Order: sequence, then C-alpha cells, then structure tokens
Amino acid sequence: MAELNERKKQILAAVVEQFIKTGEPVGSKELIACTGLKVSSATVRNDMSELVALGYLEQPHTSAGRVPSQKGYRYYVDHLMKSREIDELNRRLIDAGISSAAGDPERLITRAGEVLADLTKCASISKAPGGDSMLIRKIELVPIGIHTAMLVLLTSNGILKSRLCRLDAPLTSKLCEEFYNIVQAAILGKPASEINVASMQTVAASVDGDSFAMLPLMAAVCELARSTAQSRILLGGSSNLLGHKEYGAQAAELLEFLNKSEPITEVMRGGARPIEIRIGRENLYRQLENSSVIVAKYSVSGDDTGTIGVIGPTRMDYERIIPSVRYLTDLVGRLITQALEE
Amino acid sequence: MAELNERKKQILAAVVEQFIKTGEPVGSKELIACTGLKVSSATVRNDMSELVALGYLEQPHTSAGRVPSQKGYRYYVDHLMKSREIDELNRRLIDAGISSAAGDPERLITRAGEVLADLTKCASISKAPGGDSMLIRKIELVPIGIHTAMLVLLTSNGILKSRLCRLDAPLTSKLCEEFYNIVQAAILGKPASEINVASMQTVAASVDGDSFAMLPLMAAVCELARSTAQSRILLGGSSNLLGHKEYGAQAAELLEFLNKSEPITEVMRGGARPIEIRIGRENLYRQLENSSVIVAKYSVSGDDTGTIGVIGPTRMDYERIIPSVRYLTDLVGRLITQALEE
DNA sequence: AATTAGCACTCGGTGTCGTTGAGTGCTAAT
DNA sequence: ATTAGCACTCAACGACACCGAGTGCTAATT
Repeated sequence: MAELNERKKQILAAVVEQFIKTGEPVGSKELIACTGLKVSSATVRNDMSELVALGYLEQPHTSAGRVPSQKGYRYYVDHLMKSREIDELNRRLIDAGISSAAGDPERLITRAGEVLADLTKCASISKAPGGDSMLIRKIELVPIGIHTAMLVLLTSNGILKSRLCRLDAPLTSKLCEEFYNIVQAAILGKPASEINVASMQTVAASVDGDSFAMLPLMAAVCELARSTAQSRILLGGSSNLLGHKEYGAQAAELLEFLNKSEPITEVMRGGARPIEIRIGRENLYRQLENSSVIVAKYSVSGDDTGTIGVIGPTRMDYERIIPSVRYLTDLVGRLITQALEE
Repeated sequence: MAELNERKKQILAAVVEQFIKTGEPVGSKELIACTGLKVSSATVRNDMSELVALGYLEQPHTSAGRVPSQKGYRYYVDHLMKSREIDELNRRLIDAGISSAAGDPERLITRAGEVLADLTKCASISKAPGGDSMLIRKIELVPIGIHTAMLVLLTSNGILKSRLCRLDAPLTSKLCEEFYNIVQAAILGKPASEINVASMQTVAASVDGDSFAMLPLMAAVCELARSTAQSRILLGGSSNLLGHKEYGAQAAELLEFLNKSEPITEVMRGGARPIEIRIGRENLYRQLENSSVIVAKYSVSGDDTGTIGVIGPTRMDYERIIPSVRYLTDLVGRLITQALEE
C-alpha cells in the first residue's frame, strides 16, 4: 500500500473528524477553515481527489464534498486517531454511573450497559461473565410453604439466579436432605452448561427415595442452570439509534436485527484481541453494513469471560468511544474480581 | 348526544374496520364494496357527511375519503365492536406462550409481555405484582465467603430478588444472628415500600452489637426492597412500533418517551375499572396523541396488584387486542395466585 | 515539480406549474 | 328519503427551470 504523505494524512483525519461532527460531506474550503492548513483549496482538492482514487474517501456525487469510506475510517482508527486515553469527563461519568452497583456482578453489567449507551448515544451490548469456565458454586433450597420453595443458584463468577418452584408433593425435610445430596454429588463444581434434564434424570434415578417428588425441583434447577449458562445478552439504549439521521428507515430493520439473540451472540464473539473494532462491512451481517461495532472483553480473576460494547453508525465518535469502552471493561473486570475475592 | 340510526352505525363500524385494515382513508364506493350495503354511494356520502358533522369521522382533505376520529374510535370500541370474546387461535398462542413460565411469578410477567407484544405487533408494558399490599415475606442471608454473602428477598406476591453483598468485616455467625434478629423485628411483614435507609439506621442503632459491620447488609436489604417496591415496568416489543407506517418520524420520539420510567408509571396507573382503554388524546401525554393504550389489571389472591397492557397506534386492531389483553391478565392472575397458594 | 488562481461544469435540492384522478358536495329528478 | 349526474377540490406526481456548493481542469506562478 502506497504510504500517504503528511498532508494527506492530515486531510484524511480532518475529513473523518469533520464528517463525524457534522454528518455532511466536507468540501475543500470547509476543510481549510477547520484545519487551518496553509494551502489553497485547489491543493486540497487535488489531494482529496487522490484519496478518493486510493479508496480512503468517497464522493456521494460529483458536485458534493467527500465522505470517509470504510477503508478511510479504518485507516483513521488504526493510524490517525489522536487520543487513545479516556478523557477526564468520560472517566468520571463512568465511575459515577456504576459505583452504585459495585457489589453485585449482574447489576454491575446491567448498569455498565446503561452507562455506556448514555455516554455514547449508541446501543450497548453487554454480556455477563459466562462461558465454560463458569462453575456452579452454590445451590440453596429455601422452603416457603408446604408446596412451594425457592431455589437460588450461584456461579463461580458471581451470577445469581433465583426462582420459585411449586411442588406436587409436600416439601419434607427428608426431601430437602435428598435434594442437597444430589446437588452435592452431581451439580456443585460442574460447569453450568453441563446441567441439563437428561443428565439430571439419571442422577435422580440413582438416588433412592421419592424421585417423583424430586422432579419439579430438578427441573427448576436445570432451568436455572440453563438460563445462567446461556447468559443473556443485554441490549441497552437501542432507542438511541433512532436519533441518528443516517439510519432513517433502516433503523427499524436494525432494531429488529438487534433484538434477535442468535446474530447478536455472533456479533459479540470476539477474536483473540482484547478489543475488537469492526467497521461497516467488516461485520458479517448485511444489517450492520452501515454500523460499527466496538466490543471489548473483560476478565474475571484472569479468565476471559464477559463482553461489553457498543453498536452505532459507522459515523460514530471513535476517538471518544474506543477509550471509553476500553476503560469500562477494565473497570468492570476489576470490580467483579474484587467482589468475588475472599 | 343524538343517537345514530342503524345504517350510520353500520357505516361508522365499516369505516373504522376498513381503516384499521388498510390504513388508507375510505371512500364511499369502497365502503359499499366492503359492506354489501344496498344503497348508492351518494347515500353513503350523505351519511358520512353527517358523521363528520357529528365528529365521528374526519376528512384529511376535501377530496379524500374518511378516517375515524378519536370520538369515532371511542364509539366503535364502546358500542359497535362485535367480538368481545378472545378467539381460539389467540387463546392458544397465549396459553402456549406462557405455559413454560407458570411456576415463577416474575418470569410469568416477563413472558406475558413478550407474548402480548408478539401477538399484537405493538409494544407491551407489564408490571409485576406490587403496590402497598406487597409485604416482605422472607429474607435469607447465605454466607459465600468470609467477606461475601448473598441476600435473597421474597415478597408476599412471589417476587424474588437476590444480590451479592460484600462486607468490610468478616461474616461471623454472631453477625448473622444479629442480622436475623433485626430482620425479624423490623422488616418481615412490613410493606416493601416502607423499608428505606433512614428507617433502617434507627433500627440498626437500637440493636446492640457491631452496627458498623451490619451496615453493608442493611444497605443491601434496603436496595433490594427499594428495587422490589418500585417494581420495574417491563417494556416489550418496542421495535414493533417502528413497523407501523403512521408513526414515521415520530417513532423515535415515542420510543424515547416509553423508555422513561416516570411517565410510563403514570400511563399504567389505571382507574377503578379492570380494563382501561385510552384512545389518542385521552392519554394525558402529548407523545401519545397518536397512540392508544390498553391496560388491564390482574389480581393475585384477590388484591389488585399488577398491570399488563399494550401501546400501539390509534389505528390498532381493537377487536382482536382487547379480548387478548383481558384474557391474558386473567390468566396471569390465576397462575400467580395458584403458584403462591399453600 | 508543486502550488494556485480562475473558470466552466456537474448535479442534487428546491420551487413552480400543469395534469391527473379519486372522491366529494350539491342539485334536481325519482 | 334516495339516487343519478355533474362540477369542483385538492393531494400526488412528473416535468422543468434555477440555484449554488463543490468539483476538475488548465494555465500561470513560485
């Protein structure tokens, strides 16, 4: 790839930044005004013309200004963006926003998503710690009435799920005892993803006692484990996307898309890198061709586990958003780790 | 109010139904085609003209067909709508949709909202059982590590909330004991809405022992009680609204509005009636002037407590949606009551 | 060789104008 | 009370001209 000279870089950066700011194609005069470059508009035009030829800029039509192409955004993000550190204000907002939820991992993730969506005016996606390294740490059975009990499940990374369970047979202390035996023997310490109805049935059958009365309890445990294992992805601030005029009528389609869980799971699956930036078509989904995705992993006690990120128009404020996402994921990872340590 | 003769009623009903179906203003010929009325278009025109004068119909402009006015919708809903019973198909869809969640009140509500949104292609709003009759029934403190514990709170109407809590001081059995004493004395049986930081401080101070170590626990309990008391309103299927062309650019504003919690709380506050239908401006919010709200209460063990409903364009299919909402709330009320009974 | 001034050219956006056609309102006949 | 007939209205649509921001090119300048 032919390297760009200094001035071309400067022009490319300015076009990107100006376009992000105003949303309008930027012309040669405007560009001189906002950079203070000491050359004439004709020179800028020549350079821009070359940048178009190289694929970094695009022209909506002959007599319009220039707009960054996908390649242009990519080059900007990789080489031209100045600030790689979060600025004071955003850091404060993040800190203040999630401080109230510091104790509880799940609330922390939820809050993190909300804060991020607010901050970036984009949609946020966040996933609670999960994956195969998530083990079942504790299960509690609390009798409520003769036929009702509440079940609580806690995983190794601090996710807590609870639900009521209605029994057909009375909840005797003997039943409780048997329940705990089964839990102790076959569930605790196992990955949440391995608990399912089939495996439980064999276990329940092997224990003597009233396996019929045990059934609803086991079913409920499976249900809890399942819902924990496929830890739901939280979508926040999706209505923010409607505010971006470049989506127009596509907004409906995009929101539709984001509300389906399968593709979103795929979107969040990151590569090896700690932070992943996918611009426009770099996303594999047609529905995201005008969007950019920025997702970062956070780790709890050293394991890579959860993900937090944003989805917004390709014309998003990368310079501000990327450091924010990076900072937020780091912080969330630290806080959860801290909440869980002995 | 001057009563309408039979034919005028028939015409009004037909205009409403046709407009709901097509979204286009309906003209006199079209109306004859779709009703099979044995009169000429001129007669229909005369009648429609009077219906406009009486305020039941509106004319977007002189040479266009007629559109129901707010008053027209109201008259239709109150007097003309045929089916007041849910039809077989919708009933089945609802039954199938929420059966999987029957055991647990909170999941039931969530699911009910999802099902309703799917069914009606509108946004759904649903509120878990709540209000002043919601008492705190049980609080459990389960030690997890030396400095961490999980807290679980259960209310009289089956809402379960849990969170982790990190302590500054080690969690001794003495501390647990003191905690349960306080809970027993000052929390159990109280309405969730009455538990707050101020009231807890006086209680904690009056108990001897290490009130400093108790602080995080009490704070967490308050937090749980608070989040339970103002039981969050769930908004489902909001992206459905984008599919309705009549909203157009207003859709963004509407979604914005729906995502604020204060006004939504107000929207859901019903009167004395079991089901409330508010059409267009009958809603007190300007943002809902082109929308209708249908909300119904469900009762748990006889108390009026929760609410489920839909928000959609005034041009919604009342004939199908109203019975569905009514059926769903009844069902949810019965299922929760059943899940809670001894 | 790079830069610049000057200028003709392009083309989306906007406003005007006439045409079209669905649907009405009115009048006179039934 | 109903209906046939007819003139009228007005949004929607396409054609057309105009404007102006911004370009590309050429020739002059450094």
